[in-house]
Amino acid sequence: MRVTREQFQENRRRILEAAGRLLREKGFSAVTVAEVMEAAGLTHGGFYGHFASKEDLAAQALAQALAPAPGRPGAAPDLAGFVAGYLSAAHRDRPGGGCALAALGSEAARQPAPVRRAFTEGLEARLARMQEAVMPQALPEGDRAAALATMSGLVGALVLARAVDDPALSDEILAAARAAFGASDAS
Amino acid sequence: MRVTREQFQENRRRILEAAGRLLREKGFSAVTVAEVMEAAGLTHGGFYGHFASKEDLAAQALAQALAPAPGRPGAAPDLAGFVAGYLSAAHRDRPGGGCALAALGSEAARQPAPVRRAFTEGLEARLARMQEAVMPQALPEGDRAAALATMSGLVGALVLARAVDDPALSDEILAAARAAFGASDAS
DNA sequence: TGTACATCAGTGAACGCGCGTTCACTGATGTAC
DNA sequence: TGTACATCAGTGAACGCGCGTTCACTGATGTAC
Repeated sequence: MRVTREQFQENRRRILEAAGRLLREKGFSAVTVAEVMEAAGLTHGGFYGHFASKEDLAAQALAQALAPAPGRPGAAPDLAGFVAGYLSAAHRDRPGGGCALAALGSEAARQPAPVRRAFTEGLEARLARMQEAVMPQALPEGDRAAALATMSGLVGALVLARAVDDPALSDEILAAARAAFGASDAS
Repeated sequence: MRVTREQFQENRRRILEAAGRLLREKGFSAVTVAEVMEAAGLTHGGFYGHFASKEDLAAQALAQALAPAPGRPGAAPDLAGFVAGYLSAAHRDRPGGGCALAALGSEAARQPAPVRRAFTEGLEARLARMQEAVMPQALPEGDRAAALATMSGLVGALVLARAVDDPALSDEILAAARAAFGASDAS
């Protein structure tokens, strides 16, 4: 059942989108090729017409998940707004559409080279956006270091808030991080 | 080949120790029962005489890995020393003996209940130690929030420094986090 | 203390199952004329 | 524009392999006398 070239591209897009969501929800090793294909509305056999391997898919899906959203080009909010959204209960509870750095961070270190490459480029891209949107007036070097430290704090807080099984403690972690990283560095 | 009761306990201890190291090095899903048993000097068949399941082993090994080292009871260093050690290249490059929160953080959120319980209790224990050793004079509430935020920053920085495939960027992350979390909150 | 027997920790083969990957086939698409 | 054929995206069965778990067996330990 051959499909249109546009349909082929659309199918590929859907596979990448499903993989990006499932990877963030379940992690690299728990996601199966068949599961991704089913979520994209296809059967598993056709997978290798789109990607060379599961590893290839993971690298490309991660790169796409970490790329800046094409909808709102340079319209990043201020630091306080960004941090509030990042450290919100909604973000914590919906990892599938959230930050891939936090969802896959500790697993990414053990992934094959292409995946780590995508992770690194994604981090750099996010960092650049954070710098320009959040602290446009400060010195370049201090700026970048501050952005790195803040991003570390955000990622760590989200990782811990998700891992913990006590809801009160989870909320407490988010609140403490909001207070520490939300309004202290800027203004 | 029955063994002494002491040997049995010693074998169990070795299994837990090997599991704790391998879990931090390879993650929950990549570690196999046979691999843990081999690292402990045994064969895989005897595993279920010690633990109910792989999940049971993971929970107990994580609990042990996060428990305070019995060697030095209350002798925690100051904040600067602790942060310097935590955010060192040596810690980054030897995850097997390092902090399990950073090594397993994003994977822990998807683990079964006993594992998440162990993670949570381990975090609370580390938090208590950090508070008493590092900021003994401050107010209790602000203390705990500050400790939570600092721990988030440390965990996040270590996660990112390990995941990234660019050594210079990795060092840069550690340095930025040392500067931000090392001496600013205390003193 | 010595002996006979029951216990049981460890061994290694085997079982099921799931997953990544392959492959022969199908039938709609795209193209040459 | 219409027709014949080549292409090739998707299907679903099948293959290998690895892993968690089970089990019959072994032989040293522990215990009852």
